[in-house]
Parts: sequence; C-alpha cells; structure tokens
Amino acid sequence: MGEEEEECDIGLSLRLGSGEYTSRRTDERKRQVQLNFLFPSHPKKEIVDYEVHDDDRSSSKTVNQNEEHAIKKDNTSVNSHINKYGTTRKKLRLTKEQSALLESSFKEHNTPNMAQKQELAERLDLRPRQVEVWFQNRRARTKLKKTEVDCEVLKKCCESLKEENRRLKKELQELRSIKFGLPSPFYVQLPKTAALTVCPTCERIAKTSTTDDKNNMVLDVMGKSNKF
DNA sequence: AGAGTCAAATGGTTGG
DNA sequence: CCAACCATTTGACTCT
Repeated sequence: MGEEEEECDIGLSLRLGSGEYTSRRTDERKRQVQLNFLFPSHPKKEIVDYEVHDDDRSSSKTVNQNEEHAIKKDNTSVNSHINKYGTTRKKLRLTKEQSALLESSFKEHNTPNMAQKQELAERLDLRPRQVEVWFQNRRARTKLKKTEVDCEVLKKCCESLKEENRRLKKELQELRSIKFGLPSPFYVQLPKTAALTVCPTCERIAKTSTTDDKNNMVLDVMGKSNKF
C-alpha cells in the first residue's frame, strides 16, 4: 500500500533485530549508522524516535506503567496518536509522590550516581533512565532559574549605576558652576572632564575618585587660577 | 487555538 | 574510546 506503511514495516524488522544492549549511546549510534547506511534519505529524527521505544528504556512493563499513570489521572488522556511509522510517544506525568521523592533526593544531591538512580528508580517504579532524565531536566530548570535571578540582579545593578551616573553628572555640573562663580542655571559648558582635572599652570593631573578629592581639586585649580 | 509545561530525544562536549 | 553530562529540540499534554 502506501510508502508510510512500508517504512513502518522496515522499522519493525530492524527494531527486533537489535543486538545486545551495551550502552545507550553506543547502541544508538550503531543503529543510527546502520539505519543511515540502509536508508540515507530517511528522516534521522524519526528513525531514532522510533528506535528509542525498543531497548531497555521501555520494557513492556514500563509502557503499561506509563499508561497506568495516565489512566489514573484521566481515562481519556492516554494519547494514542500514531506517527507515520506506526509508533506512539505517550506523555508520562509523574505522580505527586514520585515528584516529591525526586525533589527531596535532588535537594540531597543533584547528580546521583548509578546506584542511587537505580535505587530511586526501584522505589518510584520507574526506569533508571527516567530518573536520569528527570535529574537532567531538573538541573536545567535550576540553572534557568538561577540565570533569571542573575539577570534580575544585573538589571537592578545597571539601574543603580545609571542613577549613580546621573547623580555624578549633576554633581559635576554644580562643581563647574562653582568654579566660575555662576549659579547652576547659568552653567557654561566646559571642556571635557580631563581638561578640568589638569592644572593649566603646573599640568598636575588631579585625583578625582571621591567627591572630597574633586572638591579639593577644583578649589586647588581655582586657587591657582586666581593668581593669574 | 495557542501558549506553557515538562518528559523524552538528540547531538555535542569533556574528563577519565 | 566511552560514559556522563549539558544544551537544545520535540512532542504530548494541560490550561486559559
């Protein structure tokens, strides 16, 4: 019949023919290479999606388990959408109990070792891979949250620096008007700060790090210029 | 309907 | 080289 069905059949036969599971990545990669070799035009993503439902990551027990969780929540919520390869990807919703236990163990250590994952998986009636994925996603969420917080802090910091900048500019204006004995509204634009900080006679560069220093410097310059 | 959430998939990087 | 991790993407599901 249709091309889609043919692809599905091919997928099934390959899936059943997978060898002994050694490691997630190496096995996946071996299959990917094999599939890419056999079907160079086959969409990569969907081949892998299809394969993933096979190995130890989704034993028949766990598929039933996932369905059970979904059914518990809502009988109609089990998604039976069938993709073009005849496979389904059901959305697992962790129960409150599962989430709570995962959360509490995350607080203890956010990167559990293999034995800890295994133990958690047994306690939660999940696969170790699911526990691993949950911790990965959880770390990502923590990091995202931290980034958001950091961003807020930086925004506030930026705002206060802007405010400080405005304040210093205003202060500088006032100091310049003091120098020329003009009231603030009659402020006259002077050369840039650098010119102000250098004494015209001795060419001494003044220190301008504090308000007092600036005041002293201005008074110093004024004192010298009075002698002219 | 579409935006948001989150488990899962995928590919890249890295330390041992 | 490989296991473990991370960043990003996908897709199922929920909420408004």
